Amino acid sequence: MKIATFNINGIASRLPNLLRWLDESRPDVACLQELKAPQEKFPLAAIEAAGYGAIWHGQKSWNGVAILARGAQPLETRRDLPGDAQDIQSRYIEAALEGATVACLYLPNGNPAPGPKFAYKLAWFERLIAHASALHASGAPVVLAGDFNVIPTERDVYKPERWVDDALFRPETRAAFRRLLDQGWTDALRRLHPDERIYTYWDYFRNAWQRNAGMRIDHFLLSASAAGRLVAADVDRYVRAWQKPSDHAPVWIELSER
DNA sequence: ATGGCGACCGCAGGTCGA
Repeated sequence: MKIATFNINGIASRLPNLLRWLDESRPDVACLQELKAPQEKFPLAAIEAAGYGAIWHGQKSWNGVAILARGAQPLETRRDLPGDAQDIQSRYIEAALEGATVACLYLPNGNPAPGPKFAYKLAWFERLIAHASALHASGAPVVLAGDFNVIPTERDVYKPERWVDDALFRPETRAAFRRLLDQGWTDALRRLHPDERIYTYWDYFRNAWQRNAGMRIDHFLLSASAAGRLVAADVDRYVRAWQKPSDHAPVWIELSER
């Protein structure tokens, strides 16, 4: 089972690229973030014509997440992260697929830090850690996929000294990610590529793509029973070089059949 | 250190992302 995650930065303006990527990369499951579209503007007909069933949680202007499944309809198990009934931002959706739980998440950016946006990021992170603990405790295969807005270590960014005060790299952010991992999750890309320079995001500015001035912020975290099935993982970097690209590239993993 | 680009809404330019 090939599972992908892709922050598309606007499904309306990215639809041609999304459809081309689905056709070329052919993931069985695709987690999308930053739809930037209200619920009723999701292009379901085009997604279905491409052979995918979908669930999604839209929001006007910002955020928005979706889970696509090739030749199947994802069974939605959640469309919000528990723990704050006042939180109306569409940043989480979860589905059951072929015996596994797939969570598609878009963790808040948190800049500028410190400030209320950074506080929201850390609070959201705590809710994720609490829910992830419950998911992991079930023992079933679980995949946490998405844009975590976390640079986990110094080798995950082109120039770490420039990012030390940024919400994606601050000590509090890295510590929260470490606490999440310490529940027993496996960082899939790092497990298979421990020493490689891997980036999933390149700024639109300053010729970041041409200079390979990127960062690794889109992640797959696997529960123990899912990690045991991990056979491949990579970044579809070629998508970042297309016309009208997202600033993120798709990331994917392959899990062996049970 | 700043501003750069791209997308949003909606019709100008403010806001957001990372």
